[in-house]
Amino acid sequence: MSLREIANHAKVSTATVSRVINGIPTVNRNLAKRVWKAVGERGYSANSQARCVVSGKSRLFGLVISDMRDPFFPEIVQSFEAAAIEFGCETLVTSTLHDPKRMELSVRRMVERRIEGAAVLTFGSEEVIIENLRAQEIAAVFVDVEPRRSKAGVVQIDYKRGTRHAVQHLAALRHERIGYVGGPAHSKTALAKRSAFEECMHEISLDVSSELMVAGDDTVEGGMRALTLFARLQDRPTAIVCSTDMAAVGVMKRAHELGMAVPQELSVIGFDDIPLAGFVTPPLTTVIVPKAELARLAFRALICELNPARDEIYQPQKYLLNTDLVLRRSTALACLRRSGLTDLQSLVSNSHTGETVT
Amino acid sequence: MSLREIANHAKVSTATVSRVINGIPTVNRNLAKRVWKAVGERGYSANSQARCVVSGKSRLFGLVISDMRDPFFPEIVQSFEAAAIEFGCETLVTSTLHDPKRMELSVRRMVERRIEGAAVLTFGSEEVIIENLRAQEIAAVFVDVEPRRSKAGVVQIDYKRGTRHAVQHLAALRHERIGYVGGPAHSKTALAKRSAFEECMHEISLDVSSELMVAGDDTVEGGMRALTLFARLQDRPTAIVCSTDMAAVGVMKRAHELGMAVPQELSVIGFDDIPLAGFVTPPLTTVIVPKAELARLAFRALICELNPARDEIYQPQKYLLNTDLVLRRSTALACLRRSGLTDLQSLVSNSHTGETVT
DNA sequence: CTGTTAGCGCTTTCAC
DNA sequence: GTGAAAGCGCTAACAG
Repeated sequence: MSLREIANHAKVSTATVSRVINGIPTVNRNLAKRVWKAVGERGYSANSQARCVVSGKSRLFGLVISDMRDPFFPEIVQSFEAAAIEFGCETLVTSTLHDPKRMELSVRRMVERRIEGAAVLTFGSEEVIIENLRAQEIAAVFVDVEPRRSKAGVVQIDYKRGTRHAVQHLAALRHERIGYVGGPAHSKTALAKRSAFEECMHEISLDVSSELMVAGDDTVEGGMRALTLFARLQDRPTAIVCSTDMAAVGVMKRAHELGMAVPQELSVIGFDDIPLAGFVTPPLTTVIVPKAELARLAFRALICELNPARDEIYQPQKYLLNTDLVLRRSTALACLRRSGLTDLQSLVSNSHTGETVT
Repeated sequence: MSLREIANHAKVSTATVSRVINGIPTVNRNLAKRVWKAVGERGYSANSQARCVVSGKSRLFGLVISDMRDPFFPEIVQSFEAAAIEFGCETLVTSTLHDPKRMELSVRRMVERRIEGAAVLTFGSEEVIIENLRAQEIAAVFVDVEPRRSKAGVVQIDYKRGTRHAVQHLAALRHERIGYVGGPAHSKTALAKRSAFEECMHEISLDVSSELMVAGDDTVEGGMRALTLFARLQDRPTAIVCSTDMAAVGVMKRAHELGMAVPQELSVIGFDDIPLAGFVTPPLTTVIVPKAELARLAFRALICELNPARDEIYQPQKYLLNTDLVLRRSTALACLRRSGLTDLQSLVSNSHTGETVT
């Protein structure tokens, strides 16, 4: 099942078979027909490994994520793969699990397979990856982090915009004491989201007292712990913005355990819009990160890094990904306890209908 | 950055470099040291593509799933990749999305990359995959389906065992009218699960009237539709077994909308134990399918197909994967409305504590 | 133990 | 337009 075999059976040279297979138009119609016939009969399929050796292009791309099991990623992986397929490329996915050893191994494996470039979506703990990728001078696209080097684009997510919608939505519902559950302190992504929140609060002159800012870890358990903290406060928040949906789910779960009704007594907003967000009770109002678009953008950016526009001094490309709020049922009018009204006020029904604003 | 370059710098032949890189022990210590030094200085990394061409082994495996976004798969993908890494192999993942066109393309792509074998986990709609894989005589391991051909192992999931636990658990809670929400009618997996349910019911002489058997589609929406049907019944079931957690989530969601309390008025059991199952309200009692083990098993089975024991006539290997029930909070004592007791009885609290039986 | 050499399956000049 | 031949980076005989 090699080129040679097909050549023999079609009574042509290997060069001709190669040309036919690759659709080079300067081949005699008859010869081409004979070749295709032989290919069909023998069930021949080109060996891309061999092709890669001679062409020097592997048509292979790496996709580095932190954890497949994080519901944020599956759609991204799917869409990245789809984008790659469109370009006739294959994807090598790997999870770092935040483990430096694994990261190093991942990069080494990808380098040995001669990937042409890699997209890195680890959301905080990518130092080792960046280091190794740079050492090998592999084209890369990072999400969120901005590594100053050549052949490295960056896709940034517009945390500000979505967060602003979230904060203003809460303000419109008369919330003033708004708590924030952030991600791990060391993560740049978490920092960026938190800054966005603070700025959006300042924009409309709302307080961000430090007792209302807690650092979580983007897990359900972290969200639960965060709400436990808030619940102990003298003056509790009436609404909570979370840096991830997982944290928001945890917040809601703990609220349920403590008998705090969401959204009547506590409004909750998440971030990411993972599928789970639509299934919890009540369905979670959250900030959409367009994951399919993110993946497509990352792949295209990679392609662009690889084929830089001629006649221009290289400059790492930068992309900004839009975000938006989707209204579901986890937010409602503030219960206004602080204004001296009784808890009965908390029965005020949700003011909106759960339509999607996208 | 080729072997030759390293050879020049270390003043040895390419053969020696190759031997050193591959850890062949019959090499002079000094030469080896020189080679490793050059390798380190130049940052050399072997080109596996070239290796594959000469060795004929790609160390690449395919993993065919139906949809990355189905929460059943991420852990499997992760664990399969981990198993492959242990063997120094790489994984090419692809989603069929139940689309024959995509399946054919997937197989073709994998064949061109010269995968050594593939694991197929599409749970019903694998005909095209099987056909294409067989045509190329690629070693394969299937989950659930049993394609009679050589070089094809099969991993079966013990649906019976987990389902029996589920049914008997419900029976112990005095449930007698138990509904079943199955998967798509055309799916072999769905059929196997359904048969398991029916047999388990018969084992303990419980009725499976046809009005209590509905075919869903393993989605939340399907589960919702199923409960709508059940709710219309004169004599409603007091408990429902679902063929997947997603369906169970839908059942619970619709129950919530209809004001039926789970578990007080309706007990629900799922299947798969996807992460979501632990996060819904109430947490879902479900049948565990050990996904990490499934992935490891599938990979090892693949390896075994590739290195068949000598001196034995080939026989496709068959593996059985255990299942078990995990008790959470979606089941409770039957409300016994049929016995003439009032609805107040439905407030009887859940009889167990949510411990995990694994 | 080491180097020379052939060749894996393919693409790509370069003559014809 | 087509084929002969060189060569991609590597491994594996084989000779020494």
